[in-house]
Amino acid sequence: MSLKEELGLKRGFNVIEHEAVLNIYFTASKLKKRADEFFRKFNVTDVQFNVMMLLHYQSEDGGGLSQAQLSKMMLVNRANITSLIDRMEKAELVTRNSSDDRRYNIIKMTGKGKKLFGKVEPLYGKLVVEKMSAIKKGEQKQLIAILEKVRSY
Amino acid sequence: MSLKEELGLKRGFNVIEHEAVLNIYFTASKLKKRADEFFRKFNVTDVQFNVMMLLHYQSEDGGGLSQAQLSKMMLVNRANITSLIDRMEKAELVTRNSSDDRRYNIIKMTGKGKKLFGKVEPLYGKLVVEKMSAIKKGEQKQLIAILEKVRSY
DNA sequence: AGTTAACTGTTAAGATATATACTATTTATA
DNA sequence: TATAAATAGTATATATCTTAACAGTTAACT
Repeated sequence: MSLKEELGLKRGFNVIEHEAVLNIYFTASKLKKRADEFFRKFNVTDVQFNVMMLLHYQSEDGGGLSQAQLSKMMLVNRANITSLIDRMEKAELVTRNSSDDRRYNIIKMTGKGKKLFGKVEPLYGKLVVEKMSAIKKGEQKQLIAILEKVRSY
Repeated sequence: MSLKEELGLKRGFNVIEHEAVLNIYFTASKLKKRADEFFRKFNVTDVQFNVMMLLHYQSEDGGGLSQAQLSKMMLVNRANITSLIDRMEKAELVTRNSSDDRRYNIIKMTGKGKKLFGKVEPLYGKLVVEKMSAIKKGEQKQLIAILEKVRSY
């Protein structure tokens, strides 16, 4: 089903450029919603899981990341990280630790966080692979290349 | 610049499927932010402008749309439309009107809303065209086709 | 007619996002 | 060294989004 049919749109947006932008928006929106549904079964949100993923894969020797680093990696405003980490601290998924540079906090996963991540991550990986099996490997590469151009233009 | 470089990611997400999903997310996120920046110059948010766009292009003879219709077209929960329309009513961009079926509200643009839309829409169109000129028409068609598959899978 | 089911909009609680302004700290520079 | 600039995190106000529960209206069905 085309995007227009799906949304019940009857006319307008008939310029191809608009359609491309709309497609990016709505596809991302749907993927995000499906991912969030998945994560909520484990009592985390998609954004919170994103933090855990970054702490797992992106911190040097598991040494943690600062809020500013998380902010950059997630394309999210610094201010938003504060409350996000507040909630994750409350849920005992991460801790704030002081560093040499006293402007920084170092965010690390707790044991509980690591355990949850270890359980959920492989399942999520399967979900992504399944979802993307809708298109061939070649198309995936094309998609990545095209979006890269759009994004960095 | 590749997505990984841009975000300062050092490893992980190295499976192509993950990259494709990440690319969709982040491209959409960037486009959304850029659009929102643009609209805020005119004291509307991107979501509010989306409502106006639908009221302009999608309502029968300018007869307005119900909140449920807007909800479906925007892939947004009904509950969210309530507060969205509240704010737009307050800003005098739209009005709620009663209908024969007393379950429905009919949302219409005010004169002020129409005037603003007439001013902003062509400028936004230019922005989209410019943004999408990063890729060729053929690539735009490919993009649309590929995302359509991913979305409806 | 009367009951049930479906639909619309609202409300409430909570999460995520923005911008702006502020404090504290560190770095750069005159 | 002293001042200015940059950086990190927080506080606040506002917007958007989710789910769940609820009330009123309409449609379907016995």
